[in-house]
Amino acid sequence: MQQQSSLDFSCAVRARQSSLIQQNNRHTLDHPARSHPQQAKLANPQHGPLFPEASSSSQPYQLQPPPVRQRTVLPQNIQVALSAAVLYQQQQQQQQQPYLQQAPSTSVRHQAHNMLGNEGHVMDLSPSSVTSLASELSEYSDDSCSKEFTTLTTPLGSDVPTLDWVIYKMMEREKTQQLHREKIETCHLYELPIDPWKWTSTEVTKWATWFMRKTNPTTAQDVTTTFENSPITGESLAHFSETELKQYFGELSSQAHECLRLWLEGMSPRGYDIQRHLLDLERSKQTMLEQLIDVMNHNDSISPASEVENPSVTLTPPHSDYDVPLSSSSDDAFRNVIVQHIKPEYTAFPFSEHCMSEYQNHYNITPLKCPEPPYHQTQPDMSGSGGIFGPETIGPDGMVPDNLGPFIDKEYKLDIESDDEPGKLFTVKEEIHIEPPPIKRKRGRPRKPRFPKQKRDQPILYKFILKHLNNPSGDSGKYLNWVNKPEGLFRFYSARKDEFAEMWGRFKGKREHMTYQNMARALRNYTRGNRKIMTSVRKKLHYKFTPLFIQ
DNA sequence: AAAAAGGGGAAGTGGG
DNA sequence: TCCCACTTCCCCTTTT
Repeated sequence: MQQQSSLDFSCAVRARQSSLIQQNNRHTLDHPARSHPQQAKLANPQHGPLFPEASSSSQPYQLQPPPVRQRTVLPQNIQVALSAAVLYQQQQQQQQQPYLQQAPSTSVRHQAHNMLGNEGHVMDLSPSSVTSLASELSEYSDDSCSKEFTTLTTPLGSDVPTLDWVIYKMMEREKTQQLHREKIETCHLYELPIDPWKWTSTEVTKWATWFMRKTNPTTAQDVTTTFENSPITGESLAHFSETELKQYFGELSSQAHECLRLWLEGMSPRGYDIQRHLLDLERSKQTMLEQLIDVMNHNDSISPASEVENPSVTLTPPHSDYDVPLSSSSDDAFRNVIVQHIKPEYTAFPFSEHCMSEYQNHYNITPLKCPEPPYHQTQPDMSGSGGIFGPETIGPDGMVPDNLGPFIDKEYKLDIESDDEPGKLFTVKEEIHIEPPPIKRKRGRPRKPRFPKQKRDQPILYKFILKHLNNPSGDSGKYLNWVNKPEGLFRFYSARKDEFAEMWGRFKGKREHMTYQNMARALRNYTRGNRKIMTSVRKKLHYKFTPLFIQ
């Protein structure tokens, strides 16, 4: 009965949603394209049209929070959530479901009706109404939109000033999603690689023209010409600061920079997001391997693999609890798989050379070292594999897939009969040859392996500075440079010092507004303490490393 | 003289 | 809970 009701409810929601979509076409942020209807006609007169005709949807890249008490247009998903709640309630009442103990309060229902009946405009609501509404929605609607709404609202409790704020946050989120869709569509339409780092100068010109067409079509041609006269690659473009973009985009450099930043987000192995992702993977890997070694060392009464005659093997991940015993047969098989499959990656850093050097430069983490296993095992040919998280597992967009597991990049077979279904063979990954390894064990229970504490992987300011100082081929030279390297003396450039501080803030993560002043404060701390990393230089914008720390 | 930068105390933050 | 490596704020001093 309840299932049927849910089904009807879903249909009702969908029907309501489709009607709202039409209604909601009015719900939009400022649409510059509408004020520039001539933009679709723009083309490069010299080289023919750069683009196919496209209805580019133009949106500003930065949303402004709504003024307090301003009436705001209701986003579609909130509308759906609200209508879902109302419809569901009505349906429940009609069917008089016995399990429905409590209907949504009249006031909430009334509010929802008010909102929906007013062409999508939200009336000002008191904080308690917002919270109450969110609570009702979560209770009476299983729609994910209402859950999102609730998530946004409830942590703030009664501090929510108006519903407008919540809607603003949702619009922001929608905006991000929309930008992503826009990017994909544009790349597809104009045959641009997803990763801006890979763009050729022609592709950069295409992107710039597309951007101008959607923001200020009247000057799009000028920008196209500028890019054609001084072509730059995607890689160069990615390095450009907002100021540098001015020579190309003029007043729109800020928007262009923001747009580019969004397009670059998560792209290229050089992106810090990727670095962080790789770091997370490395952490997971280490945890996993610690557990594996635990399991392998734990079972000191390992029977030779030849004893595995009637195994009911399930290749489950190792249990984290050291004291949970595995059956000797399953542990044995598991050990063989692990040693053959994991060991090569365990001693070798799993990323490409480029990634590895970037990674190490950023995080100062060296590859893990694993003690040799207590027995010998033929190793599968891993040449060209690249390891568990090898380069080939990094997608063409430079991202590492989320669903990577430790056993995914090679197939192997382990034909063992199932207990439940005799005769049925398990087929798992990579063929392994279980040979009884010569085992020489110490007496007594093996010690739980102790791993040296992982080095602190938090970004370190002086290392970040050193990296840039020692990278004169890149763009670093415009922010700071060595004045006297043997003495460790370096300086920041006044015009760019704040940019460098921002870079540091971004690199550190979650620091959007790092200033030179703050960074300099941190640098001053280096002149004190036990290990003096820097010595004081009483000269403007000059700092000095102590000899030990000069690379 | 004014602005910019340096200096440093103190409290706070976030991750390990 | 503690420690580290900052970060933030603030106020005073020094340099340009």
